Amino acid sequence: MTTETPVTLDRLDRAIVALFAGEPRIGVLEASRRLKVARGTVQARLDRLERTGVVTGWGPDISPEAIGYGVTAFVTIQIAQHSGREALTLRLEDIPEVLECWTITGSGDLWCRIVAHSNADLQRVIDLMVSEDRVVRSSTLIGLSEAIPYRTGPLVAAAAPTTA
Amino acid sequence: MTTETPVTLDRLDRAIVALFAGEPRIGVLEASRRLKVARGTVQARLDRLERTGVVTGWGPDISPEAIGYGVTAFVTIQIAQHSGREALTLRLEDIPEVLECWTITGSGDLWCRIVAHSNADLQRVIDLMVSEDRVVRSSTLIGLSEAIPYRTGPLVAAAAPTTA
DNA sequence: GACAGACTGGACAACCTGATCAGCGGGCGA
DNA sequence: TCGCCCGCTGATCAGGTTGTCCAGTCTGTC
Repeated sequence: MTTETPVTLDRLDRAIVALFAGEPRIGVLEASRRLKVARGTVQARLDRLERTGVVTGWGPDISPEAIGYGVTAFVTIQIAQHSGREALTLRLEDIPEVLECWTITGSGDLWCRIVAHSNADLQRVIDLMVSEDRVVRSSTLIGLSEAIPYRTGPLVAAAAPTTA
Repeated sequence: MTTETPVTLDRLDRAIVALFAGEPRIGVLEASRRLKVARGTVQARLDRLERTGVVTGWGPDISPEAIGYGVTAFVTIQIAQHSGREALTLRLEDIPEVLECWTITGSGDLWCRIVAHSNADLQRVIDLMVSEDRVVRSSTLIGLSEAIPYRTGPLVAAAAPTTA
């Protein structure tokens, strides 16, 4: 089930990722000093990490909550058999409050993460999403608290397949 | 249901966020040129965005898939009433494959996003998670394809509460 | 009408980046 | 075992960028 050819990260790669994850504004030079390697090495590693798709971006992380979207919910949508999931996805893309969407196991099901200003506003967003014939059923779970905020640090640290 | 006091982003804030989201390595000076404002302005805005928690980080975005975790799954865990959800969360934190965890509506339920090397490996991860008395039941949905990758761009663009 | 806050445009020194180089060493195949 | 390839080192260079000031101007508010 694994896709592509996985990249193997060595100790230095992981240290670089961890370092930049902790202090993103650090800069290549300072990183090389901390890690006690040549600046060119850090640069080369970062280039490789981006080229191989391990690092997909350096964009600012936005907190929806901070800009007024304090409610997070998870919506599972069941679609009428074989009806255009594509089309529905395109519609969902047009809804800004839909932050993420996966197709999942089950007959034509979609899973989405959405945000809203309030519980009342959540209703509006959900209505937007499911107001279509192809949507057979939908169920919503409201996120109460983020027990473990999204992270990849531990995963990277653990990604030591063969050697150290 | 909204929390804290939401920050209002004006046109310039949104332009800055959008610009850096698209080209993170751009730098403050270049951004100020593109946006036709003084460099100090961009700097001040970015400072404010970070101070107010709108921008929570600039860390490298890691692709779990690229480092061999090609399977994503969503696990809902039901806990025995009132038994230590805290304790379970602490345990989940120790599992690197658990990328994210929320408490959700429902009697003591947790929702987690996890990754694994393969479907077989997924079983291992789930076993790690649910091997505890307090876990009454768990259900797993496997993510097949990322129809809409996580995004906040449209949300930021839409966050124009009052004025433009 | 005065004030606080924000933006501008400019200046400065210090620093960092991207690019390049020769030299060195380990790992690998011949 | 030898030789090659590749990656790391430490260094240089010019150019650009950052952090940090400043005075002047503008706008909305009390």
